[in-house]
Amino acid sequence: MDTFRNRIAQYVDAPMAERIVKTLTELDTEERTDGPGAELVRAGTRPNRLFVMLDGWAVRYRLLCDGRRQIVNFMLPGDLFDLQVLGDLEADHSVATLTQATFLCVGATGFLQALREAGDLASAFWWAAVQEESMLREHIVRVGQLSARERIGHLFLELRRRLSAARGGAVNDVGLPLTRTDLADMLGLTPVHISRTLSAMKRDGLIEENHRTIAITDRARLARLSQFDDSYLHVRRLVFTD
Amino acid sequence: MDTFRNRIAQYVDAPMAERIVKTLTELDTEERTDGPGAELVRAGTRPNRLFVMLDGWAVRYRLLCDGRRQIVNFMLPGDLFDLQVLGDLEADHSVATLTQATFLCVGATGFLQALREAGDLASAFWWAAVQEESMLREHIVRVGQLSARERIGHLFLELRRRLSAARGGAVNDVGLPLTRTDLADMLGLTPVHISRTLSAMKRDGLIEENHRTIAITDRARLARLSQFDDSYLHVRRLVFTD
DNA sequence: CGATTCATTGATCGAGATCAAAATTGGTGG
DNA sequence: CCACCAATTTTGATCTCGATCAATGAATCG
Repeated sequence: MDTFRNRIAQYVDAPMAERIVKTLTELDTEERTDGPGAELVRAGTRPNRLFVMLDGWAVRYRLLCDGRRQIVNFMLPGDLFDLQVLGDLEADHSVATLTQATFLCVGATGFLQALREAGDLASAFWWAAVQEESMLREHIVRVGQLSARERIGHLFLELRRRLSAARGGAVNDVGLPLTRTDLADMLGLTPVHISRTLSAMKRDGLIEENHRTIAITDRARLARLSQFDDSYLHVRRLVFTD
Repeated sequence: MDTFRNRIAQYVDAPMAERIVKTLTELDTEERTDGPGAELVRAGTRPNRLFVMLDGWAVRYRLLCDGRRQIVNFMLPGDLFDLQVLGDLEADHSVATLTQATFLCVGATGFLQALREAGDLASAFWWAAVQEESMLREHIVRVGQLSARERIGHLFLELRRRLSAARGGAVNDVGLPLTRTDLADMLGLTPVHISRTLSAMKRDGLIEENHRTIAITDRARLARLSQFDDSYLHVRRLVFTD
């Protein structure tokens, strides 16, 4: 639960974070741990619950009928996801774990009830949705305009920042439980090209890699080179005027 | 205001739609008409109001420092946008009109007040946010996986459906107030390639074009060919259990 | 009508895709 | 500790879709 607490502590104060965590755990929740490859949400169904990622990674992806796969985003520890479920709509994408993962399943009806009773909670969840939207827009820019090298650098920098937020302190090493194919499906490239571009980036001293962990050698340079704007994820506190 | 009423009538019943429209107009709103190229939201500022597009087109876009532009999405008549403003955050993208456009500006504080007083309104606005997110995800798939021809077809089909929703009835002709460059910046391609691909699509009898209006000749074929899933925008009614 | 913006067409180039083979890695069990 | 296996990664050769550069041809609008 620490990852989630760290996450929301970015935008609400500590007592509020505590209250949110408390409200959430007192609801009709179930903590589950699944192995890698477990499908949490299947496209076309109505999952009627939302998830809090506590540990491990998951992906939201879309499969095309000819087998192409686009990963839409990663779910990292601390992420709250499928707030869309509040509309009781069919999922248009699937979500599956990438690693062994521990997460909280929260029933939608109970969650809605809690929202209605504690209106100030709503602002925090609204914020989560806004932040996710922001990441989606950034991903569109990434895939629409950036070169292979820019895309990879840009993604690594985003992951670094998000993992720092979950951990509650800056990290510089990004442990990536991803195959080249996963990266490729995220970035709209092929695994072969991911491999080649990563090699070139290592050769140029931008990153290092060992045991599936990426170390960002020179963050400022990588950011400049990747068109990464370090401020785009809003980590300011919410000011819901009351 | 009809376009907006038609839009939300997709997911709430008529009296509710009427109430939402009434609440909105009674707020601290201003109806404005701007020429093409007017900047409604500037990246980096805090706009502290939201907009209802009544007529005309606008784009949300991001400029990179070397001049590249990625259009993130189009705002069509009936669209409510910048709900993110409720968090009082800096905009990470700009919004500008593409044509002459009429829109409603709603002050954020008044809107928040209304939300708090009429809780059932919230569900409708939540729905709008969910729908926008859904379109963003679909755009990621489009730009990440589809070929030039697929991207164009896919976008046209989405625009057709959205324009139909605003009009309150199916249309088959999509009036596009877009230059090749706009399309290119939306789809991550170059204007030259847009032009060539459009020509090929006309040659193949997929679309026709005259006076900036696209007619979709064979919708089923275009949908199949573009990997367009006609059901992805959730037009079901909200079932917020109360 | 000019003038300016936008679209088309042609020629060439290049980033990334594809296909295929070889090299690494990471278990698993003896 | 080593041998074996499957999955993943790397490397090489070649191809292609879309980019780039540049010129020509419509539109649109004072």
